[in-house]
Amino acid sequence: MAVRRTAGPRPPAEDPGISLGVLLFLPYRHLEQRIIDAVVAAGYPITLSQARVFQRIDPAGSRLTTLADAAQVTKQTAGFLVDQLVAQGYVTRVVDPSDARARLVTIAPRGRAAIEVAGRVQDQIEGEWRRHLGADAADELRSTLLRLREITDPWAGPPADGAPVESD
Amino acid sequence: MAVRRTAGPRPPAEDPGISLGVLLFLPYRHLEQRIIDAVVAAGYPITLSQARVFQRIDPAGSRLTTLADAAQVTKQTAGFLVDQLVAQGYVTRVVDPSDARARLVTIAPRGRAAIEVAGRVQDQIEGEWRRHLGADAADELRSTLLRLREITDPWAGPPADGAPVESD
DNA sequence: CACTTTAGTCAGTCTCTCTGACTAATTTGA
DNA sequence: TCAAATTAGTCAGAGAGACTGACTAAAGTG
Repeated sequence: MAVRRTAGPRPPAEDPGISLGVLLFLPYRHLEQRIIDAVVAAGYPITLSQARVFQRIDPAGSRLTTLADAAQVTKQTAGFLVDQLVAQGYVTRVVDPSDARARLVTIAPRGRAAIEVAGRVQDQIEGEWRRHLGADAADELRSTLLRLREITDPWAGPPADGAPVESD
Repeated sequence: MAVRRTAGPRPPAEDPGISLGVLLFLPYRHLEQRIIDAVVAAGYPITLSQARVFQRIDPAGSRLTTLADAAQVTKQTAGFLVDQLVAQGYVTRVVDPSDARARLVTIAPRGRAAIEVAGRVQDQIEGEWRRHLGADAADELRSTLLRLREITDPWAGPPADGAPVESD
């Protein structure tokens, strides 16, 4: 966990002692919370845990185990959350034509509608950030974070699982 | 929640469709997990939830309500976690001399020892990041995140506008 | 001194997450 | 070829953590 070493009341914004961990976490939480709030307000109730799995679903469909790895939860937990997403109509499970043991979690129309709302809010927030930081700094932030991902994210991206077929 | 819009198989590392939210979250989680792992391995067992409250404790002591606000949990949850930190010897509760209703959660010697370990691991990880990104990009990342904090952290900025301060 | 606010606790519930054990399909290799 | 090992996913049970609501006690307010 990120560590704070300065004493006394809240340090000013330019405090060099604030940890990178907290600095990464603050905008993340801000973005996440605003998007969830907007999606829920638009009539698509979803919890943080559900959303953290949902956002990892590849548009072409993802296997449960893949989702579990990406979201860093057990497959049981991922299954529990996907069950809820299915019950709420955001996703469907289809058999994987290439492997009868597996099924692909795919995004349903209602899920796509929720993503639409989330995307608009996300664009708006990123626009606010860009206006605050300036276009150059915003571009640099993204490219630096992409490079940071190379050494902090063991998971390289969703595999292509093949053409989905309806199952339940 | 952050949204991903690109379809198809494994996107390349420079995939422009990966959201800033995820890009912020990945290194954060990496840092947090490695620090926790190291602290636990050093003989200071602590959970993620406990650590998220613990790291918000001001060296001069913090009230439960302040901690709850900072960690964005209810005061009941904060109290539950502080009870555990007390039981494990990381913190103590002392009466607040200025208000008999309140008590200050203060860091005990064992808590300071755990912070010591966390600080060393944090420095090491930030060093790895700096070597990977280069010193210029690493400096720029920190300064950009500090500026981003101005508009994403309700507790950042001038302490004049009612920013919460310990022991008010 | 009543009234309101603030700090914190108690009780109960629900969500999330885990471990362990299991079924079924696929892959491996002797 | 087919038994063994691996992989995808489910079922069952338990624990941690987070919430709401109701409460006590101390402080501030007019």
